[in-house]
Amino acid sequence: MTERRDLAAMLHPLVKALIAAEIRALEPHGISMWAYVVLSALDDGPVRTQAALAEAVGADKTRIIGTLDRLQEAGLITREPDPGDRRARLLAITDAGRRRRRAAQADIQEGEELLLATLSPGDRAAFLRVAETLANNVGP
Amino acid sequence: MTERRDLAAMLHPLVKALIAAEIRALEPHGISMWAYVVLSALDDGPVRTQAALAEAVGADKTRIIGTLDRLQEAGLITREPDPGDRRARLLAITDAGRRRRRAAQADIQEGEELLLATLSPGDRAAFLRVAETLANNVGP
DNA sequence: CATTTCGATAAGCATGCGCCTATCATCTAC
DNA sequence: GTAGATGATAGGCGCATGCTTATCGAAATG
Repeated sequence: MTERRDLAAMLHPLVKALIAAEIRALEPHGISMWAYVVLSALDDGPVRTQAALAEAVGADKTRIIGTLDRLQEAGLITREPDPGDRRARLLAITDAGRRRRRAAQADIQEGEELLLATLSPGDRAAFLRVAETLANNVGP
Repeated sequence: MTERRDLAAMLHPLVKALIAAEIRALEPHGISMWAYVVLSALDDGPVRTQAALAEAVGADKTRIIGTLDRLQEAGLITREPDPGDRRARLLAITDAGRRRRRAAQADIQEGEELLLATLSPGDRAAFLRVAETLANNVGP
């Protein structure tokens, strides 16, 4: 009935190319993929535990420790013990971190625009809308 | 200006979920991801060298050897020395391979339809069309 | 208070992959 | 022919990742 290729077969190369471009765009800003993902997550609001952050960004909780160390050292995030429960660390982005994240995001989206520019305005809007919808459908 | 999340951030989780679902769908058919990708590539037409196949499926040429071994052993592909250049191996899918691939693809797409079913017909069509377009834009 | 639970951290192990090298057979060019 | 290029294959190295365990400080529970 359906005459089409598999979704994964179409989207996987696309995502690989997007990620490669993203890594290239991130390099001048001196932050890694994971660092950027963490900054983005914290830009949406602070997080009470590192486990929650790891869960939110889809990473192993033992994996992001080094990333947090480097971000903190660079002054892009703060990581203070929760006064209410001193086992937990309150994670928040700093103003410098926010600026860094916004600048990096601008470069990333600039690159993505080159791809999207080939689409008709209608297709472009529909694609972004659907991508957002589907991403939310599988995530939570 | 552009008020949206990064494309990669939206599509990556989606692709991960699609691939996980694909692996699950493939299991009853007794073939791996790479085997399915190889079968799909050969279903579109035979290939003269393994290096060309590896290139086509985006894999390392030393990585697919084991996959080809198993596919050949299972009778799903043929791998014969090219009479014209006996260094090269002519790769082709067998009828059994084609049946296996078609059956697996049907299961995979059935799962994908569950996701796409939440979309309006217009959005669904636009999304598939754009995904195909973008995949072709980054691939070659 | 003593036991148990929980969060962060470090360390170890297995996996899968990209990359690089070596080997062997074959083909091509001179 | 002889030298160099090409294809398949095997093996090893390094990296990133997921998963598991151990430790330690701090809470919570009884």
